[in-house]
Parts: sequence; structure tokens; C-alpha cells
Amino acid sequence: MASDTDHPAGATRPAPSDGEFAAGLRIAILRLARRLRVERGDESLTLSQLSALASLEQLGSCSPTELAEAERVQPPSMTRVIAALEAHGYAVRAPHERDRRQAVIAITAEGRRVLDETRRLRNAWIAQALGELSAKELAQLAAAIPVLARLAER
Amino acid sequence: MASDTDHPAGATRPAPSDGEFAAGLRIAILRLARRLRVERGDESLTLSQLSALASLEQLGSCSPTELAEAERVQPPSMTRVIAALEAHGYAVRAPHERDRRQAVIAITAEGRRVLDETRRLRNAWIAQALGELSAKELAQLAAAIPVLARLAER
DNA sequence: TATTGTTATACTCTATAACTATA
DNA sequence: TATAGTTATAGAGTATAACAATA
Repeated sequence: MASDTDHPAGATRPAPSDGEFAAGLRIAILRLARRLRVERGDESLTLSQLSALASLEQLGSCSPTELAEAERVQPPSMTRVIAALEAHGYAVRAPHERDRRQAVIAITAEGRRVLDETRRLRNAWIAQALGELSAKELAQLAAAIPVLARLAER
Repeated sequence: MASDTDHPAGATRPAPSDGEFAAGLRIAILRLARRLRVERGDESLTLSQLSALASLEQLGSCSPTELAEAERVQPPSMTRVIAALEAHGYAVRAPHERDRRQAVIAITAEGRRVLDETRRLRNAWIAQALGELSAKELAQLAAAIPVLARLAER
């Protein structure tokens, strides 16, 4: 892929070999994920729960399976996340109208509140870190976020 | 999005609010980390072990504490990683010459070989995913990697 | 007493396999 | 039989607290 060539005059060039490129990305992601997992606010929502709650807010009411698919995890993993959200009162479960095998999950008002509040609290670390980046670095990061998201979707 | 455009010359500010920016980054990192953790080669090195072995190669001989610091984990976590690397024959432990409290860890030839091989194997998924990105997206990603790395160092 | 490292323990996150209830 | 979901179980990854050996 791409490695070779191109971008003669092209500015940024991803020069390094595919292997180095991928290795660098892999390590950077691993380490950042470690940091983000640890730097959690105190609202008692873990990173996975927060992510699922955010997906739930976006999707609106949905089934556990749909939520699992949105988060790209297996259903049993989502079962536990939903149970935690329910226990906190951030999500509710209702029976599906016609198909009694299915459950319908929805975010609660309290869930929305916590989502907003946690976003603020939890971003403290990242905001501070971002603050130490140059404008150029910030722009580079901003440009890369959608690319990272696309990569994660594959 | 690719919209970019951005910052003609001045390059200031990555438009979205800090909160959205941070939230987007957080979620993208979480999901990519999930994928990378799962898509491991078959050399039986886990992502954390691979990362530690790469640091060990870079640092040369060092103490467990130094390696833990390089990886930004606590010493007890590194103890387990080192034990796994040792069990596989990818690292060796020797007593420190003067201070008998310390241990000196070093990568073995076999460790180097596995590191190279695993890098290739393990990058299969990511290389394929990268292959579907445009040259522009690749360049954006490449530009962001050192920024992500800096962020993780904080 | 201070430092280096390990052991004991626990929690998060995730998976696969097997099971239940419903269709 | 097929589908939606849960329970049981396991393993990776990490942390804190308590301990041992050495300085």
C-alpha cells in the first residue's frame, strides 16, 4: 500500500514503511487507551459504560444486540454493561411490544444528565493535555480523528 | 469528513468545542484499541507484551522499574509481563552487578526475531485497513501519530 | 529507613460456550 | 429449528496494598 512513492512535493508524506507505520500507530493507540481508561471522572461510569451510554443516546431506544453491534462487542459483553447502566438508573429496559424475546433499552433523563456531566469531568485530563499542543498539532489531530474512527469501523 | 479546509494560514483552532473534540478522540481511541487488541497475530505475544518487548529492544538492558516507566504502567503490572516474556525465552533476567536488589532485563536474539516476525504478522489487519484509506487520509494519519504519542506521554 | 521488586488480591473488559425463552 | 438474550467461565490487563530483600 501506499508506502512507496508518491507525494513528491507532497508535504507530509507517510514515508515510513508499512510495518513501522502500523507499529507506531498500534503503540500510540495502546498507550493512549491506557491513559484514557485510567483518567476517569468520578461519576463511577467506566469508559466502556460511558461509550455504550453515548451510543444509546445516539441510537435512541434499541435492543441489546443492536447496542452490541454499535459498540462492536459481543452480546454477552453488552449484557453486563447494560446491567451496570440499569443499576445506576441511567438506562431502562422494557419488553418489546410484539416479540417477547427482545428487550428495548432506553436512556433515562438521569442518564443524559450524567452523560453531559461526565463528559465535562472526564475531559479534564484530555483538555489539559490538548492545551499543551501547538495549534498545528491540534489541527493534525482533528484531521485524524475521523480517519481513526473509520479505521475502527473496519 | 475530510472536510478539513481549515485554517488557511493562521491555523488556529480545531473548530469543534473542546468537549466534542475530546469525546470524539476518546471514543475513537477506545474502539481502535479494542480492535487492535483482538487482532493479534498468532505468535502468542499479547499486545502489552509486544509493546513491552519493543520498549526493551529500544532501551537495551534495563531494570523492571525502568521498563514499567517506559510503558507507563505500575511495577507489579510489569512483573507479570516480564515473567511472560521470560517464559517464552524472549527476555532474560540477570542480577545487577553492584546492587543486588535490582534485576537487569534484556531482550534475547529470539526476542528480536519474534518482534520482527510479529510486527509483520500482526500488521496484516491494520495494513489491510490502511489500504482502504485514501492517500490524503494516510497522510493525515501519519501526521497525527507523533501527536498521539506525545499525548500519551503526558 | 528507603528502595527494588514480588506476591496477593481485586476489578474492568472482553470473549466463547452453553443454556433459556420465545418465535 | 432459529433467534434474542443471559449465565457460566476464562483470560488479558491493570491497579493498590502488603511483603521481602537489600542498601
